[in-house]
Parts: sequence; structure tokens; C-alpha cells
Amino acid sequence: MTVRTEPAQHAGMRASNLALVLGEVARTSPVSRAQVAARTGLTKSSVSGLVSDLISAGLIQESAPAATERGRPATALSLAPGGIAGLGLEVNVDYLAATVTDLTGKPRYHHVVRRDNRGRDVDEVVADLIEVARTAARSAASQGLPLSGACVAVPGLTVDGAVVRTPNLGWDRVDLADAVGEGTGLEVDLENEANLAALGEMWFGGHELDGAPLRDFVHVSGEIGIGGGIVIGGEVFRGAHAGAGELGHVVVAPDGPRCGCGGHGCLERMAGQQEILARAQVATMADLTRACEAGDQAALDAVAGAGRHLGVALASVITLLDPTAIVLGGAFATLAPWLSAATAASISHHTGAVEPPRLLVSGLGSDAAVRGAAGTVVRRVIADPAAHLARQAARATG
Amino acid sequence: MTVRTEPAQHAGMRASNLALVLGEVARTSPVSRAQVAARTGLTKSSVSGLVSDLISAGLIQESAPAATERGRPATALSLAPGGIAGLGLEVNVDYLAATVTDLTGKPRYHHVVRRDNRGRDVDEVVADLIEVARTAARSAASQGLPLSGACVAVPGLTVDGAVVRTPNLGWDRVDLADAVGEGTGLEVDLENEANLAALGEMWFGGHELDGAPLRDFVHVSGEIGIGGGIVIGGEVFRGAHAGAGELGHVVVAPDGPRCGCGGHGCLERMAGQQEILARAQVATMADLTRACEAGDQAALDAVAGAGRHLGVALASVITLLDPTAIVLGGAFATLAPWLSAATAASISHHTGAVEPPRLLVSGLGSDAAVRGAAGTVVRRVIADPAAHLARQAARATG
DNA sequence: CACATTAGTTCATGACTCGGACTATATGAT
DNA sequence: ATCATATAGTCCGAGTCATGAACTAATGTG
Repeated sequence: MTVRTEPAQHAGMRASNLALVLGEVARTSPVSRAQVAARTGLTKSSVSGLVSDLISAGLIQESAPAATERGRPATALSLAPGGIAGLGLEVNVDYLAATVTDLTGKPRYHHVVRRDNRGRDVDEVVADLIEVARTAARSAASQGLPLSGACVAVPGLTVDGAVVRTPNLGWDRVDLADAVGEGTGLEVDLENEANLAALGEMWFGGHELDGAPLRDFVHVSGEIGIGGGIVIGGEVFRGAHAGAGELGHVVVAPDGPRCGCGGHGCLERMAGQQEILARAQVATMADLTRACEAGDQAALDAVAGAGRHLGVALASVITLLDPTAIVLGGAFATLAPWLSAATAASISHHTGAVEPPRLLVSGLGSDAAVRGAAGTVVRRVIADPAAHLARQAARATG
Repeated sequence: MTVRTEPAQHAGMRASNLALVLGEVARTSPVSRAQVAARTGLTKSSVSGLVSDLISAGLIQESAPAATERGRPATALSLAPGGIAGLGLEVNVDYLAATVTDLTGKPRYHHVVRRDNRGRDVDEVVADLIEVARTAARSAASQGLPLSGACVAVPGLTVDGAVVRTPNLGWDRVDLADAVGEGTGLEVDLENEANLAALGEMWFGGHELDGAPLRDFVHVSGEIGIGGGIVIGGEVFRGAHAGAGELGHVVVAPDGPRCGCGGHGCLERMAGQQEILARAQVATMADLTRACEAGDQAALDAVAGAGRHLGVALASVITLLDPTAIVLGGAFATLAPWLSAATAASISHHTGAVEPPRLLVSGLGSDAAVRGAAGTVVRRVIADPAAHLARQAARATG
């Protein structure tokens, strides 16, 4: 039922099959050419040709022949750890971060600079981010890793490489992709932090459901605001104007107080960090965690209350989107021991018969977004190796 | 970023290009071969070959040459109205319906049998439906329309051709697709009524947004229950277990009463037909409409109250899914004059800054689902003409 | 040591699309 | 009328790419 917009040509056929083979190698390495042929439906000869292209592009490598039960031993194929790497960056309210990830998904560099960026001059923060990016790029170069591009996680709405609006950072119309691109010489993409955190959790979080990786889930990131990332079929769901997934502004109290967004009774207004800290009568999230560990009743009540509100929002998410799992990330991951029971109870109180999705806790915490940003760069190459080959060829001849 | 699972082969290339060409003809007919070539990116010679296949399959027809500004006049191509047709069926709480649609989307037969099917023996209702289907098939045959298949709209959850659960009809585990397939000799699909209504509204409702047809919207169908159909990028969004879009069970009153689904404070519990009628103190929807027209305050208050609850649910839908439009269908379309102002106000009260989607009223009313069902059959052929050619060829030789 | 078994390569074949040359049919200027 | 120009559509040779069968390679088994 998909609307096709591009003609299928020979080059496209090859591109598609290159992606098919590389995807199979990425999913199940090590594999032999014969296994790839069997699983993809391509013939052995086709796979051989495709693989040799991918090897000479440096995306795949052969390792020592592994003995099979009988017959000629298979030469194992796997992603080349030195083939290419992606640079992930993140601007957030109280830190800047950078991560370099290689083709296999392994982090090869990671650095976080903590500093409150609220109220600072935008150009200064951008300059700091470029410096962080340059340092990361130098590290990649010293490891012999060619960077394929960069992706910046931003706590707000982004359109066409520009930051449109970041409620908690106060930025408006910042051409961040261009700035970082000029500063680093890389192709730079921008994406919402909550969406990238969801992808990071999917690729690197180590979650499994019935032995398969997560593909349809919702990630809740509780930073200063409350964000949501919806992943359907392994891809971020963005909606018509890239505004989808704003879990923080789902209505959980129809007669509730006005929220910063202009609405009323939003989840973020009722269960955001500000509200929790005020109810628990503590100053910082670290204090809150300590108070919960100490069994302080006000703190526990505040967290449980937030958990109940979160459950109401998630109940609506579940009835509307039907995900297989919910992943609690950011601050909610830290608070999970005192929050998730209330959330689970509230979900089941508000959803009834539907079999509830699994409630998982993030394994990456606040690294999820940068990791996801670096991952998107690398995944783009895996999803379309032909484009990468073309770029390589252009560089060689031009 | 799509995960490719099938090898691209020559046959697949042709299949893809056949779909590309047919899709272009369907979207903008009449068109010339040259125009199709220009818009799709295929060469004129390729388009000629593809078109001649589609013509000999009876899917496309040539009409009289239309003079262009200069040069040889173009031969116009358009979908063949007699090429193929789809049978749409619907089982609902208080009626059965059938529609036959030709390739161009024109309805060629339409029939509704009103009767309350609650509490009736399932086999009897199925037998009635098969009779309705047979009558429709005879009408198609007498018009020279070969039916490509059928699709049944069901007010509940369907999985793999079986009705799993229909809360308001009381069915459980009914192999409806097989039964209707045997009764009619057609390939039969099953699909949720709310989803089909959304598709029907998209294809045949005549809605436009900035001159383009709707592609990202939510359709609200207020029948006995409240259903929702989410369409993203022109396709129904089903979620992980085909349970997505259950708008009727979004939480609009966290401390509200228990709903039939087992949850609490669901939209359907707070603003369903039962609740509205009770508050308005009238017996039927027809009475309610009359009361509203007469200016009865209790009726107007009941409808406005439902509108406010609907607005709360839609506010969450908007923040989560970011659609371009909301279409009010079924009973909500009838009640729109007294409901939509309250709904719009409630939406803006609960969403704040986000630019709100357009609030549209259904043009098809309760025909939307059958029309959509017939449309899916025809659209499947348009989306994959190669499969249809293969079936034709198999019938000719076998 | 023959034989079965599996991995991977080679090469002729065939199914496509491409692109340019060609034919067909119109308008407008001379 | 006639010729230049423009556009639509067909034809056919060339190029690309997957296929499939035959081949070579490398192992274990009786």
C-alpha cells in the first residue's frame, strides 16, 4: 500500500540488495555468504558480488574461517569496526555531550561537559558545542575512524536543521546544523532529544522482548521536562509536522492548572521535576533520591503521585498506540524503584482488558540521546550503503 | 531507514514500476504517457511498455487524443471503469451493508439492511451477510464488473481474518473471512470498522487541506461505541497488535467511573451515546437531534458536555500524534452543529501553543466504513498491479 | 582414499531499463 | 502550400544486474 515515488532502476536494485546484505550482516554477525544468501533469498553468486563491494568499501570484513559441521568451512563476515563511525552530540539544559560510535555500535569516545546552559548566550553555547565536537572528531581520527557525519540531540522541536523551539533552553530559530557543520566540516543533522533517546535505547539499551529486540515501544524521558519518543516498526514516529510524541503535554487532569505550554493539566505540569521537588520539599533530584532511599514519606508520596499521573498518560498512550513496551528513561529511570509500582497500578486501573505492555527501565539513563544520535549516523550508512559508496567514489575521483 | 526484507529482482523492479505508473494514472487522470514519464522519472520507452501491459490487463484505458498547445496530441490515459471492482461489506450493531466500487472509486452498487443484530444467533447474521454479499456480487456481474475481492468492516478487533472481539455486538472468535469467502467465492479480508471509515473518508470524503487530499489525520466514529481511525502517510496506523486507535478508551476523567472495558474514566464512558441520551433524557439519537433542533437545554448541555470530553481526548491525540486534521464521523457528524464548538474550545484549552489541526465533519456519515472497505480492495490492485496480472495469467493458463 | 557435503566463484543467459534514433501529428511562420 | 518547430509515442541496440548451473575449494566420514 506504500505510495511509490521513485522509479526502480538497476542501480536502485543494486542499492536495495546492498542494503539487504549489509543489514543481514549487521543483524546476525558473524555470518557466511551462504547463510546470507539463504536468509535474504538472493543467490549465492549475487551475494558474493555484493559482499565484495561492501568489503572493498570497508564496511564489512572477513575473519578466519569457522569450521561448520561438514564441508568446506565458511568464511565469517562481520561489520568492520574501523569502517566508519558516527559522531553524536547533545545540547541540553545542564550539559553538553559527545559520543563516537563505530559501525558495530561500540562507543569509541564519550565525553560530557556539565554546565547550566540556561540564560547563556546562544552563540557561546554553540561555540562550546563545536569545541566539544572537534575534540571528539580528533579522537576519532587518532583511532583511524573516518566520521560519516554527526547528529545533534536537541531538547525541542527541530525542522530542516534548525532549532525551532526549546521550551526549557529558551532557544528560538537557531541554525544549529549549519553552524556545527561549518565548525566541524561534517554533514550534521538535528533531531529531538526524546526521539534519539528512544532510538538509543532500542539499539544499545540491551532490551529484549521474547528474545527479539524492541521495535514498537514508547520511551519516556524525564529530564527537566517530560519527553516522549514513539518508535513503531523500528522507526521514530514523527507525525505530520514532526511534533508527535509530546508525552509531557498529554492531559492527565482535565480541570488541572495551566501549564507552561498554554494548555491545562498536562503531565509535565502535574508530574514534572519542578512539581515533584516542590511536593517532596527538596531542592534537587539528588536530594530527592536520598530522601526516597531514607524512606521520607513526603518524598515517597510525591514520587508515587507523579507515577500515578504518568500512568494516566501512559494509559492513553497504550490505547492509542498499542506498543509492546514502555521504557522509563532519564530521571524516571532513577526514580523507578519508588515510581514504577504506582505507574503500573495506574495504567491497569485506566486501561482494563487490554493486555498491558511491559514496563521497562532504561539501561542508558541520560546517555540514551547522545548514543542514539551517534547511532543514527551509523545506521544511515547501514540502511543505504550505496549512497556511502557513491560518496566514497566521488571523493576518490573528485 | 526501512528494513528491507526482500531481494530486489528484475520482476520486482517491473512490479514496482507498474505500481508507480498505475499510481500516477490513478492520482492524476487523464494523463499522457509523456506526462507519466516526466513525473515518475522513468523514460518514455519504459512507460510505454508498462502502460501497454496495464492496458491489456484492463486496468487502464486510452481515450480520445486531447490537443495540447503544440505538437502531436497526447492520448489520454485513465483508470478503466470496467476493469475491476471491489466489494465492501459491513456488519454492525444495527445494520448490514454492501457496496461495490469500481477502479475509479465510483460506487456502482449500494445497499443497507437495517436490523438490530445484537443478541441474534451469530450464524444467522453471517448467513444474512453472505446473502447481502451475493446480491451485490450479482449486481456487479450484471454490470460486467469482475470483483477482485471483498473486505468486511467489523465493529471490533480482527486478527488474521477472524473476529476476535466485538464489545457491542458480543461476538467472540468468529471465522468471518472464511465463512464469507466460502459463501461468495471471493478472497475476503476483515478490518476494523473505525479504520475503514477513516480510509473511506480519506478516499471518498472529498476533504482537502491546502488543495491536497488528507494523509495524516484522525477519524472519530461515534456509533454505539466511540472508535478512532488513525491515518499516517495515507495508511492506517495499527500499532504492534492491531489495537491502536481506540479513541473511545482514552482517559478523559482520571477519577471517573468504571467503563465497560474495565478501565476508568474512558471517553466512551463519559461521552458515549448511552451517556449522552441519559443526560439529555431522551430515548434515541433521532429524539436527541430533534431536541437539539428545538433548543432543548438539557439536550444541548448533554451534547456540549460530550463535546468537551471529546476535546480532552483529542487534545491528547494531538500532542501524541500531531495530525493535520480531525474528522468527526458517525453520530458526531450529525451532532456537529451543537458539539464542535465545545470540542474546539476544549481542544484549545488543553493544548496551548501548538497550532491546532483542522476540525472537519464527515461527508459520508455511517457509509464511510463500507465505502472504505470496498476502496481497500480496489486500492490493493492499484498498489500492486503485478500481483493482479499474475492472478489473471494464472487463471488464463490454469 | 573415495565420497559426501558445504562454501564460494565463474560465466552464459535472460529480464529489465536506458537512451537515442525514428515516426506520427499537431501549430505557426513564410 | 510548405517548411520549421514542437511534442507524443515506438523501436531497437546497449548496458546493468540477478539468476542458475557448472565449477573449484575445503572439510569430515567410512
